[in-house]
Amino acid sequence: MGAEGHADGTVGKALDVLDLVARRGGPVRFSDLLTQSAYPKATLYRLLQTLTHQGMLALDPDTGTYALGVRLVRLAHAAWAQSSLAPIARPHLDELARETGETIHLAQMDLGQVLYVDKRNAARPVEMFAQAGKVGPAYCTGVGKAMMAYLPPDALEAALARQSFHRHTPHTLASREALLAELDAIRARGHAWDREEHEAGIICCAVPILSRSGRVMGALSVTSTTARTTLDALGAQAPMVKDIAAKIAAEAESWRFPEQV
Amino acid sequence: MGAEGHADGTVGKALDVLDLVARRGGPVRFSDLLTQSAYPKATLYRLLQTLTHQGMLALDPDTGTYALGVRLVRLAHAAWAQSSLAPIARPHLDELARETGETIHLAQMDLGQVLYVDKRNAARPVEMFAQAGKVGPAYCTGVGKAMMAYLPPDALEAALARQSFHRHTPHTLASREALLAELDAIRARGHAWDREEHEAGIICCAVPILSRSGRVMGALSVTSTTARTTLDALGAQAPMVKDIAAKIAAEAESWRFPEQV
DNA sequence: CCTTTGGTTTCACTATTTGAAACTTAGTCT
DNA sequence: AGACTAAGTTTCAAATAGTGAAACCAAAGG
Repeated sequence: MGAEGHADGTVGKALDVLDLVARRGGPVRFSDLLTQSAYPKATLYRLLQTLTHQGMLALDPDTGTYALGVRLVRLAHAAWAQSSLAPIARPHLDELARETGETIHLAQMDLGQVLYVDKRNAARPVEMFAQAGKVGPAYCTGVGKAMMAYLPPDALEAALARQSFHRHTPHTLASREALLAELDAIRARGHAWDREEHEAGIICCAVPILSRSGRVMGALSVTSTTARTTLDALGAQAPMVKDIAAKIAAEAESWRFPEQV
Repeated sequence: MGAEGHADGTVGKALDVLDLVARRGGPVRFSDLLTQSAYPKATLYRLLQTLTHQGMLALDPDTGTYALGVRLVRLAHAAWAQSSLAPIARPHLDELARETGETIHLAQMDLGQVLYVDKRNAARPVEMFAQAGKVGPAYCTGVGKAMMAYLPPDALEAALARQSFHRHTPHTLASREALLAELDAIRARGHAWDREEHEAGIICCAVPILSRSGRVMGALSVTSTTARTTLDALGAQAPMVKDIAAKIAAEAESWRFPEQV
């Protein structure tokens, strides 16, 4: 069993393999994948063949290695443009970065993990897709907690089940109970803190991006360092962050039906 | 069967459905997909459920519509970073755009179609992923012909079989024979023209990006308008374009093995 | 209250997937 | 050379997972 868990059907397995190739960050040989995949040789082989035949992977005939295929690149683009908040949020992130001068993160929930879909870096100015796309833990990041706080019960349960609760720093909330209490506090307060829970010296203030019906669409955060500022100072910007989150939510919702009958 | 053709196994069908959602460019209702998919109700339903469960699609509970999921966004990052030439080519495209002042396209072959993976626009300066990702026909674009000219026989055959040969303009090469003759000419010349074959008034000069072993990795083109320049003037830049294509190829090949035993 | 439309579930039938094992190549060592 | 070894590919009967017509449910409309 890979770290993944429940792979329903052949499709699930195939997608597992895709992920496996993606995670490697470069061309992989068959035997390499074999050691990591828990699938028997023949099965893995057939899955790779199918994915390659479908254009989701590409087999480099010179080196005998697999890499992500062009069809995936195409789908990927569509996903980025349609599904993520990034294209809508872009100008707002720019504004927020300008106003605060701090690092801005835009994240979405991905099966219990946090997926950063866009970012503005305080130091290096305009960086985009290449910098985004990273994933991180949910239980010890501002955006992760902000989103979890507003998840419906079943989704929250699913997310909780996938948290590893590793104590990154002395401040990490490393238990289910501590986290649940924190989520209550976040709902009461309206925004989430990261009090050096993931990395020492790094603090942030995060707000969820909610649809009109209350569904969690993503989260937005302003990150800084203890060397440069304090929680209170960051908190003073919370209203502005919340305001921008609301704008993003509104635009995302109105954009959801470009043309319909 | 569906318009797609050979869908091998369940995985193929699931990917078909993914494409279907992607092609719509926005949230789709179940019944919408049903009319387009050729799969029976129950089958489609199950495929959608699997894909949703896997995070490749997302079902918006408010509207009952499907959209591309976050997992795909995550894969997007990996695909963009690893598989496409884009990250390697970026600085070179910038340079080429600066030198020529024209629109630059970087494309790869995707099952008989051309996938634009990056672009520099003459008018609006820096645009990235959001602008790239489009697909287009191969038989009537400079990059498409440049790549086809260097495809091995079987791949060329497969690509040809997928061309629609629609006569977009009076100059379009709208037959297999005309195209094959053109491909010979391209090999002799070393670069491809687009003589207003796709859109009236649009011309371009394209070169293939070839690996050391001669495999087609992609193509690079400089596009302009008849109003602004002539084929001859564009042709004068061919050596520079070819030079940059060679640089990209070289870097792509040396970057193929970041760390290996 | 009856009908339609859009979505979900059932279930017997079948086709696909499975994976241990056998088989190829293509090196490597003696 | 011949004898190992490692990496990749193929086979085939057994088992599983996928299929889809049809029944079902729920909400909207008349």
